[in-house]
Amino acid sequence: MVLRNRHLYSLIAILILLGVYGYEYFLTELDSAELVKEEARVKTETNTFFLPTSTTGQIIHHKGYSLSYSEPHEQAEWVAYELKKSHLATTNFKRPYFEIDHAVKTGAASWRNYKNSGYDRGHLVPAGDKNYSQQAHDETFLTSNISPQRHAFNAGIWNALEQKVRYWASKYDGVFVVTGGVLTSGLTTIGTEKVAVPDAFYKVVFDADHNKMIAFLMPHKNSAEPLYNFVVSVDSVEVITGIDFFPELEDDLENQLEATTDYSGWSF
DNA sequence: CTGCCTCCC
DNA sequence: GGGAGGCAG
Repeated sequence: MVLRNRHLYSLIAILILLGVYGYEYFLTELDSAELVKEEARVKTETNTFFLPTSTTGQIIHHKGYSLSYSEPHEQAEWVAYELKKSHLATTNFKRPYFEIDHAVKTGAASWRNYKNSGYDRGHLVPAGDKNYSQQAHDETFLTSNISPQRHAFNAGIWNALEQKVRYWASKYDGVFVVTGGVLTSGLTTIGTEKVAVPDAFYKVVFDADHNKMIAFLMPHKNSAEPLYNFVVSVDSVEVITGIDFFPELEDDLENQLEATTDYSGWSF
């Protein structure tokens, strides 16, 4: 009788242990799934999805975009952000003043470098892409987000390209965008801090939902040519900038997307 | 020198 | 999408 009870108690103990461990295992599985989601959420919020590599080692994350700052050129070598369809808005926020980006540890350029220089303070992340909130809009007026641009270029073909990207964001339900000037050595500079004036600007657009990519390389002058005349392969932009775009993509896919100059999948 | 305002294309 | 001049602190 005593022996039988012992067996019974052992059995109960084993069942309890199984139950406890099983429940903990369940919780652990739940935790790891939640953790993945949490990481994805944080990455999305800090724009660490699909960031290019930095040749300068100074990547800065703002709420609405990230950038890699080049101290020698006193501007970003790239800015990167996701332009969601839900971001598109026609709100007209009051235009703020340009502010020095204090997140840049080496000191971002002052906007006064541009004063009387003959060049526009050209947005890299367009304010027009951030009209969904006052904060996101104002954040584009940091000096880490501007580059000296000829007014005719900025207001001309470059503006046309920015509008085309917004059209694509709407048509294809969101795109990832990377933009910058081609920062080489020996460029003309403006202001006391010697902000470099790029000879060309590039823009890379990735439609992750439909797996297609397109890149533009534009000489720093206005043009009446159609936008698709400036399409180049992403690979060629990587060669002249030293930047690796979308390194997180699976290699075969990345190689395929970045080698092409075929823009037939993009509606102009 | 920097921040801000007003008027301008 | 931007610029210039001017004024106060």
